[in-house]
Amino acid sequence: MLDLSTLNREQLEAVLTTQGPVLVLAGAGSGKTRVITFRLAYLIREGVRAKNILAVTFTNKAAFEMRERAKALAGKGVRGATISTFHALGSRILRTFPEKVGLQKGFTITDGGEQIGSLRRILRNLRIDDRRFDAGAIMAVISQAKNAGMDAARFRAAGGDLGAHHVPGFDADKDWDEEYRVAAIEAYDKYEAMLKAQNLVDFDDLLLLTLRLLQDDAEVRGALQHKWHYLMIDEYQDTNGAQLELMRVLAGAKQNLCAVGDDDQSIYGWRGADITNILSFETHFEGAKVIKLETNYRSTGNILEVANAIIEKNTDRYGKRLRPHAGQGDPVKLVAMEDEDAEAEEVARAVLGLIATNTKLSDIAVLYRSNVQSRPIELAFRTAQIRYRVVGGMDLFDKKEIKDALAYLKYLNNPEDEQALRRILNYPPRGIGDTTIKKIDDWARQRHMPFGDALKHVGDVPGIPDKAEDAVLAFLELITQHRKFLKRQKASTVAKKLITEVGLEAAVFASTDNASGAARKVDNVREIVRQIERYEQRVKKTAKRRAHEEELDRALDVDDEASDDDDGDELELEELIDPEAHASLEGFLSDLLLSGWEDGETSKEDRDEMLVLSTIHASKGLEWPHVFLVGVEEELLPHRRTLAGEGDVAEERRLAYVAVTRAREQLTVSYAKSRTRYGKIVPTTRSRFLEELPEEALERREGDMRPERTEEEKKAIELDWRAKIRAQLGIE
DNA sequence: TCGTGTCGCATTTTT
DNA sequence: TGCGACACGA
Repeated sequence: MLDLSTLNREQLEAVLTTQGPVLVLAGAGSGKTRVITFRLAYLIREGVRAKNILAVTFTNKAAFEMRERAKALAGKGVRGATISTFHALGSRILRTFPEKVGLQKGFTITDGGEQIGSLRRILRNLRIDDRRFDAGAIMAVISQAKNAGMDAARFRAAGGDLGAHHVPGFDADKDWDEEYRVAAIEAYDKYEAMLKAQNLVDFDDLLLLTLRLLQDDAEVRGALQHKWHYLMIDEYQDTNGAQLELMRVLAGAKQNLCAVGDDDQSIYGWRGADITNILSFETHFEGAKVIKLETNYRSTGNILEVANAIIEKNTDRYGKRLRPHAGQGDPVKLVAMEDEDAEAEEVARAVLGLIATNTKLSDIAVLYRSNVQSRPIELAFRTAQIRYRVVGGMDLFDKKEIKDALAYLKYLNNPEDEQALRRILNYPPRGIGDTTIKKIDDWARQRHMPFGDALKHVGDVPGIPDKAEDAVLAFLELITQHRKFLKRQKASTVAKKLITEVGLEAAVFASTDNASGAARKVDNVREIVRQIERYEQRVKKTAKRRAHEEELDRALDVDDEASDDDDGDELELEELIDPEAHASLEGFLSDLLLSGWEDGETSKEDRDEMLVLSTIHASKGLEWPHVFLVGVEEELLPHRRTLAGEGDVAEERRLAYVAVTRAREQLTVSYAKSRTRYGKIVPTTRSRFLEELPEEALERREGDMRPERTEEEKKAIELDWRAKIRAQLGIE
């Protein structure tokens, strides 16, 4: 039930301020989620109709949690509120009006990896040397432009200038020269044309195209402004330019917009998030009220002292100081170890100690800056037989075998999808080589014909060997046949059939020499089919539930529409609520790309007995009683690339702040005095963030009391190690 | 056309 | 060190 007396004064103010623009600056552990869900429930209790509320988050998990928790507070009244991620919202709006932005019904979403390959091809066609111009870097620029709300035309008009936006991957001063600009402008144009021709959108388009639709189409804009009277945005510090504009347009004249976030936890600047969105909230939304939540209900006093000390060195922030609600607690441990293996072993030892005092493994986490750092920890944990799971890390969609399997499904679903087609045309190898593809490609370009159509005419293309021609035709026939199957059979069945037919599993198996790795990869491929099955069940269940609810409403005579105003005018907005009437391959692909992998393998019980290893980024929003933060060294945190001038050291500081504030009771920060990097042992320097911590909150351990080593000493140590290794290997 | 070797190069990744 | 991209030979 909704009991407002359980909120503190600031929280209550945030919940009760329902009119006009509000920014809730929620420090780490200050009860942010409670405020959001209470506010949502409060609006409904005050008689606001759920369907007039829009709440956006960044992750599906956050959206799901918000819905569940609000439901617990306000009951079924929450039903009908739009609670969605930015991207899913964009996807729904675009799927409702695809033709208005030049898309066709059933467009598909491409994911990261495919785009770079296409861009490389575009660069080649533009006769831009794709060696000198890194396709990945240009892709990053295009993405940043989209994130900033610039389409290709505007990017060109701006002369390829992203303004203040930081571009990861290269040094703006050094690399972003005139030639690069010209290349990026041309590439952006062609890239857009390529997507459109294939009826594709990328993730950024889900925001950008939606924004453009709302800006250009008064009818749609009016309808949506009319539908949503109350807007809420979570993790506001992570929004980019396109998202800001999107919300600004949706807020319309009413300006009933509540943004919740923490400028000190802005750690996605490298990905296009614009911290000035939160810092300039009062400029963007006139008359905005700013409410700070500074009471921390999560961590002990000592942990907060460390956190405050780290973040206070940053300028350009609203300025908050976390106040402890709990007691002072144990001191924060600062541990120096010889190298990363010693550090890992030390963590393992400490974990065993915690287990001995009945600490649950799920109450412990090990956090680090970059994924590679998990390796030594994993080894130590395996030796110590500590069960763990690695979160974050390599995206499943980045794995080759998964991309291959998905490409088959994508091409099956969308015949225009040339990216997918090229990926699978000769994989598994079926005798269609690069030369053949090149010939068809050239032939197609002469005729301004899409590559996919040209395939059908391989017989007319000169110089194609009979064998290759037959292979192409057989491939096309196979796909056509399975497209037909799709009309009468379940997607999962057809997918399974196709994957077997082309021998994908066998190819995956054969391409890996390590047996367990091969098994894992094959299992990844099978998992795709399982995911489709799961999706089909989910859709069935939802349909059933919805039918049940409708029946219930009819029986109770709750007529939602009777007293209704003319929502939506002439525009059909119903689809916005649920675009998926039945399970389809299209629905699955869209779902999968927007919501990610559903992990059915590890059960909840299993998770309870596993310790989490995570990057700091992936740990945001989570908390554990015991946290180990490892590798707090210069060049790791802050990261080397940042120090090289590509990023923002302030963001690294925020990262350290996020890491520290994940801990509830005990925090152990450690660093190694030397570390193997790219196969070489190098001496390290402990992080600058450790230099100004309040001594009274700390407990130092091991040889870290000694003064920092001089350069000479470091050199001597390195020489010594080299000698040792040479001796070990028995070389001169 | 496909398999093997060598070279070069290494963040973070909500969607 | 360890993986992926590319070049070359069978």
